Amino acid sequence: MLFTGEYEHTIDAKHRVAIPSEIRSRLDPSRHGDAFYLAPGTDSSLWLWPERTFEKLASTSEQSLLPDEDLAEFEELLYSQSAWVEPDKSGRIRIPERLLTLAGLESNVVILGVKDHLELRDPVAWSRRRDEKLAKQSEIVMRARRAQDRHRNHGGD
Amino acid sequence: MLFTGEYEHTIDAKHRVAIPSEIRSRLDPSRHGDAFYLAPGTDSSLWLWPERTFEKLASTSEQSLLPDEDLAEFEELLYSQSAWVEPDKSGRIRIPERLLTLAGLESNVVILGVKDHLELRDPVAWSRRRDEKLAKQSEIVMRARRAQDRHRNHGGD
DNA sequence: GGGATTGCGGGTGGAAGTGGGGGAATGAAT
DNA sequence: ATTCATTCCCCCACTTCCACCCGCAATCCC
Repeated sequence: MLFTGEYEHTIDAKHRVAIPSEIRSRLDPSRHGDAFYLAPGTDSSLWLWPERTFEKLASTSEQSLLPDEDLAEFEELLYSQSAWVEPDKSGRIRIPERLLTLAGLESNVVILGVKDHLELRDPVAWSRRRDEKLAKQSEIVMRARRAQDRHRNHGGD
Repeated sequence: MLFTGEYEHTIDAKHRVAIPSEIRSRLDPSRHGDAFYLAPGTDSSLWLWPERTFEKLASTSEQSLLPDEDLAEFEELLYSQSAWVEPDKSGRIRIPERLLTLAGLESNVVILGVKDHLELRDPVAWSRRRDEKLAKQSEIVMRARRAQDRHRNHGGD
């Protein structure tokens, strides 16, 4: 399952958002799970992960009764601020108030498909951000190429 | 089972706290056990582990009649101060008085999901701590990345 | 144009959190 | 052994909150 696209939706008074039906219909519960994890992202965004995908990513760091201090600090923040959300019968999830505040979301939201997850953002902020990104497109591509090279060299050691 | 989220609950006069029903409903007794271990954490917190998880982690540190002195000291403290707690029929656990004192808990508590365990903290202290962490977010992320690299390099030797 | 699908709003029954009474069990004292 | 005290857990009641359910409107697609 590869997420793409932009979808404009509404957050109602009960803090509910519909997950685009196009995406819902393409998700396979047996592979991705029935629910999602909603995690704080960078630059006032929320990341919405299919349950199984997020759990898989989480399981790559080891567990211990005496965890590494820096990792523990990060994990306390990340996981405590994330939320497990299960769609209701009409395909909507409820966004906890603290995450709405964190991402600066009000009654409108744009849902972006970004490869393995969805991003929730304020529509106005996003359209500005998107235009800036499009303007800097060639620079972004160049930097990404260099990053890819760095990783290749690391992995090839 | 991956723990996430923030839940505000109350400690009643009998020192009982309800475990969030969302978490209860997602726990599988045959995998995690029916009970929990409540252990003293760092920075005035209590860590609540599913029975099986705690036992498994405990068994990974090796047994010996001649243990490392520092580890032995740590373990003596950890295990002696931890408590085995079993939820009552309405999903509440009783917190021993010494642990309440240790964590500086009174009648309110925030329960945090942190990957493989839950954390109990004073709500006021936590909200301050959380805001500080959010402010330092990028720095925390950077340090966690380095920590992860350290582990990768160790494991890859 | 008309049926179907999707998104959105809102009322309501039931579940969850919380407090407290009372009985069973445990242990101490006579 | 019997009684008394104390602790603990089951059970019930109250309040709040939330997810189900329904209806409506807009859009899409034959």
